[in-house]
Amino acid sequence: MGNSRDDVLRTALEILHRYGLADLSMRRLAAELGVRPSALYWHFPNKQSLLTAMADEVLGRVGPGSARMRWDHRIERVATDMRAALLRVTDGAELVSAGQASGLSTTTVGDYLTDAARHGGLSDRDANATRTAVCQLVIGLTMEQQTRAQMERIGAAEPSDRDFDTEFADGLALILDGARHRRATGH
Amino acid sequence: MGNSRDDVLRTALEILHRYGLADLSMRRLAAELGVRPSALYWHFPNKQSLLTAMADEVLGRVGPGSARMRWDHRIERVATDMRAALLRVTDGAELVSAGQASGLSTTTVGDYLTDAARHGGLSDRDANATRTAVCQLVIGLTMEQQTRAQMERIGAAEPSDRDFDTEFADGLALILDGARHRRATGH
DNA sequence: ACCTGAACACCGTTCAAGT
DNA sequence: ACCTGAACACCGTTCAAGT
Repeated sequence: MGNSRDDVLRTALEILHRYGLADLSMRRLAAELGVRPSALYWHFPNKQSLLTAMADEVLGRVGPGSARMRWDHRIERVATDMRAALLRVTDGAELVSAGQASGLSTTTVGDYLTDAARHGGLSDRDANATRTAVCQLVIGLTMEQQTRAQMERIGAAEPSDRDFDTEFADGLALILDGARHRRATGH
Repeated sequence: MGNSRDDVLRTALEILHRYGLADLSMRRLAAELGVRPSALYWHFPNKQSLLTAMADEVLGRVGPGSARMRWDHRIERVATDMRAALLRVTDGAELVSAGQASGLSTTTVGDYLTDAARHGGLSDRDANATRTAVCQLVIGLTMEQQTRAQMERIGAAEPSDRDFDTEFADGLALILDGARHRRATGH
């Protein structure tokens, strides 16, 4: 009985969650599946495409938010959900960051943000700026948090006293203030 | 005649600029210096510390901006200089992102942003939120731009029509609107 | 102060061939 | 449809020993 593409993907996510991104090698993944490394290349053309599929899986459960909410609350909700999704998996932010940078990820969650801003009355340009600022904040700050956590676990850094949840909330509130101001002034 | 720590650092930056981060291996760096890989470990305890030193070098030329400028113009200036510094070297943003995430980088440029915001009358908390939002935008968006450029160079992606300079300017303007609003309302 | 030699324990990827 | 076998061209790091 052979493995399906989905078996590979699921096992990869398990390794990621248990041991982190640095320990997710094609060779180790193959071993976990009871198969030779070369077998993986029947399911995915290369490691990058596997990582992209994993990133899409991690962000896949983030919803668009309710259209009945106020537009700014909706952005807040999507951003918070996105952050929670990244935090749910070890090194989730780094994974998504790599996928985003490579441009291969289908980042529907970014579109949710743009849509919410546009429904709030922002121009296309302002809506896009909001999306960009929010996405970079979520991914970048969460990546810092998870990398820090990983280093503390190894003992390569002493525990810091930073409160990432508050830093995130403050940064998001600042951006939303900017977005509301843009809406008020027309453009 | 032996190599100094500075020779190693300078050669590493040359390789980075000419071939990108993926091609910067300890073995290749050693070859370029005419030395065995193990020799590098006399100068740096490991690769990560070399990368951190490189990141500090890349951001080292970014100044604090003039204290005589308006606070928001000053933030704009520092952020723009930072972006320019990252763009000056191949994969500069990814390098700095890794250093920042690891927490080993001495990121004085972040302090310039916080200081400027505080001088503008923002609370410590708002000043910090401004710094966070700006830093994540600069690093994240520039990383996207450079990764995309690298992939187009290899032929792994067709040229996109995105205008990163405009995206950056718009995102920064939005954040600064938020910061100015915070100042006006007191907190 | 700076480097060699030799080793250890790994990587991603290709491709003909097998079932 | 899915996998093996074997190979290619690499990695970072350690450590005793050399000059």
